[in-house]
Amino acid sequence: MSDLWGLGDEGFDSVQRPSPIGPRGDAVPEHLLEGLNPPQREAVLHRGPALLIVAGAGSGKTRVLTHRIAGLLATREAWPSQILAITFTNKAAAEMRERVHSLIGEEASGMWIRTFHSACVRILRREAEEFGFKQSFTIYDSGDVRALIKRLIKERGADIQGLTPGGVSARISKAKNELHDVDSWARTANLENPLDQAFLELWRDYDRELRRANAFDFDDLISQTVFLFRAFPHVAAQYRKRFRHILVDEYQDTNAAQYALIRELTQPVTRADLPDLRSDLPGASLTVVGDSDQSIYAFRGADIRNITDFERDFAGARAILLEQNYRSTQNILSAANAVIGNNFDRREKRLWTDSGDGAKIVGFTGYSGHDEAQFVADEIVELTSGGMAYSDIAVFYRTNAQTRALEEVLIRTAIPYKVIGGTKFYERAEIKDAMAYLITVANPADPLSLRRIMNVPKRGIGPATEAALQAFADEHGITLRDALRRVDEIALGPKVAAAIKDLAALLDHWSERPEADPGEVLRDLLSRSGYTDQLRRSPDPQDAARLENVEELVAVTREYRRQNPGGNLIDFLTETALVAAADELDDSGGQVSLMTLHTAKGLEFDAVFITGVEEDLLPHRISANEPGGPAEERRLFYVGITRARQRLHLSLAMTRAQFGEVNPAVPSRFLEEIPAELVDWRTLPTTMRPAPAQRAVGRWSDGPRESFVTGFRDPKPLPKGKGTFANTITEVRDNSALELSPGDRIRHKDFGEGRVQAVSGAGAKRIAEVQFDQVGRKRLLIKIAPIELL
DNA sequence: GGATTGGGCTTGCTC
DNA sequence: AGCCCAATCC
Repeated sequence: MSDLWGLGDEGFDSVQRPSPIGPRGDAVPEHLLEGLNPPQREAVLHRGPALLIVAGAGSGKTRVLTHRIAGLLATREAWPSQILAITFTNKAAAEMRERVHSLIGEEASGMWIRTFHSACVRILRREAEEFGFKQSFTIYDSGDVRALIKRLIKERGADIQGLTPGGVSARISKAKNELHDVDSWARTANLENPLDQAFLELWRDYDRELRRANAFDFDDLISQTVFLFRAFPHVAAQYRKRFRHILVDEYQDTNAAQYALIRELTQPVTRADLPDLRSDLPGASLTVVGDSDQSIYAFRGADIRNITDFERDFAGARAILLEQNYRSTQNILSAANAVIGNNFDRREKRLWTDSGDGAKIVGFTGYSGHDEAQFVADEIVELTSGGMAYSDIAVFYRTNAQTRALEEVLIRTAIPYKVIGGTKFYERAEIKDAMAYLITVANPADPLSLRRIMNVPKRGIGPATEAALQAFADEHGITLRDALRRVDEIALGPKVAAAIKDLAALLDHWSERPEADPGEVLRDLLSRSGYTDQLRRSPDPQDAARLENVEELVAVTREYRRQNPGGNLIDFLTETALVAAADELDDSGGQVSLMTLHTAKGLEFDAVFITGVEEDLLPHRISANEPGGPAEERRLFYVGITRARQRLHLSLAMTRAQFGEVNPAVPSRFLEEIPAELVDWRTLPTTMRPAPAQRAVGRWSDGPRESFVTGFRDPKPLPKGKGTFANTITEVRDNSALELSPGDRIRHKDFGEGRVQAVSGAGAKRIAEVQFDQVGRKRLLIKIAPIELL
């Protein structure tokens, strides 16, 4: 992805070239149509103002998209520079670029194949000066945003009103995704409400601080681009004129701001806006690809109506349905179809394949999250000893917290793995420190990163000194960074003043050299600031690891420069700000991939494990109270299932550790939706029904499926359904009354006989530690363990 | 000014 | 169980 970022103007001049659109040139070459099924072929060939490709999972949409682009170029209907393709991740962008390249060679360079965010950054940098930003703006990540809002809340004393950084930032983000700005939001808000009033003021503060810091947050990147286009029609017109073919992948996950951006870009170009135009131009041709069954980003503002209403929205739109799946076995697809069929408000679509049933889905129920993880590890050993590569295997989970047990067991089993996303490299404190040095250099207006490093390593610049500097800056209307430079004018101790002067000189030295090699800048900053020395001298073994991480970052910057000759500091910072979790995937890694179900979208693996298929986890507890929540959770499960090519494993546990507590877990309702004959249960899920006291709370209200986890402790059998194991439910167990003490002999349904070593915990959470004669030591939650006293 | 400690909160997903 | 923050102590 060497040329994805930066300010290079490569290809932009070609806007001035005459458009090759007109009477169609040559026919699309046959090699671009080879091996395509009829709807795929049509999706490649169709020409018109708007095209919707409804692409079921694994139906070859990337192939269709790349061939469509290649076709446009090969027939000379478009120059590369007239193509804008929006993908969901940088990795997908790089892949698409490569594939188009391999189809038609050199002619492919000059296209914009980018994510929404990266395309918008590029536009904003180019036009920054036009609307009052400096080109060197930096991007605040969610951590930065929280830190800033936290400070603002404190300053206003708004915390007493119950406003939290997380809450406020989520609300601002949501509003920006809906394309509101402070003023438009204010007009719709009820300002009688003091909470809304306080929020509004915070938002105003926040935007002002961002602007002062010459920074944007993630959501700004999209919405500000839209505002820019609306405020400056002649700027918008340039891009409209340039991009004649716009293609958007994962369209089901676009939000209002992204939709508006697409709308803006596909408007006709008029001579009123661009006087040197010979005649008005129609809007760009728009192709969107998506699958409403895979819409899983509502929490980020994704609006499923963008895709469901597409044909009504864009005049002359044509829709093409791709249902043949080239990825998975029929068993996996049947399970996926059955599950998603339970979402009622969808356009019917059934995936099929002609490649055979394949292996049955494997199901497993562990006694604990650890036990479940052990199953995953055992199966991976089994699969790899059968010749499968580690890199063809993935383990999915709903929440990042589930990685702990998995990692522990994988390490013990010596299985190489990589956690994709989660606690990211760039979130480590020492990496953030190092990055803050770089940001301070690149964007001197930003006080946030300066504050972070001002006293790291220790220079004796404490809160009091910082406050004095800030006061001086406010008094003179200058930035904090400028105040550093004028430290002589502030009454401070000679030692502190000298330290500040040194720091200011170091930062200024590199700020004056914006085109320097980022790796060199970083290395010098870390060494001359004393940062590396401090870590090196520390007796703390953790600091040795931190030092390694920082050195790793230096290596990353060096590698960046190697891949992007001439790439400057701003380019590097932009790239790192916009990396997505899925970008971390490295096929050559030879490692099992661990990731959330969300991160898994768009990927595929020979063998897939979906873990924690339990109520309250999948579907997640919080989704129960959200409109459309349970349906979205089902789509998430569907996305997970359809990632698998050959083997699918579904696992759950009977107890789940959470917040350091162990709680009983209930099998997910989604399991019941899979036809029983598709699943080979190694260990059947048992239905543990909640105690009467819990019955009324937290029950799901998603259609008629309540029976499965009903709160009634009714001794009658559960209503029989087509359920997977409704008719094979083992005994309803409740050992609450069972009293165990060390020395007791017990018998366990699966582990055989053993002796109780210790009992801990109280009430429903009592745990017995048992030495079993055959299988060794186990911890059991007494309430639900299948045991009897001998 | 800086280190240590204890309490409260968290874990829902992400560009 | 871990992280963050405030209070407390040096």
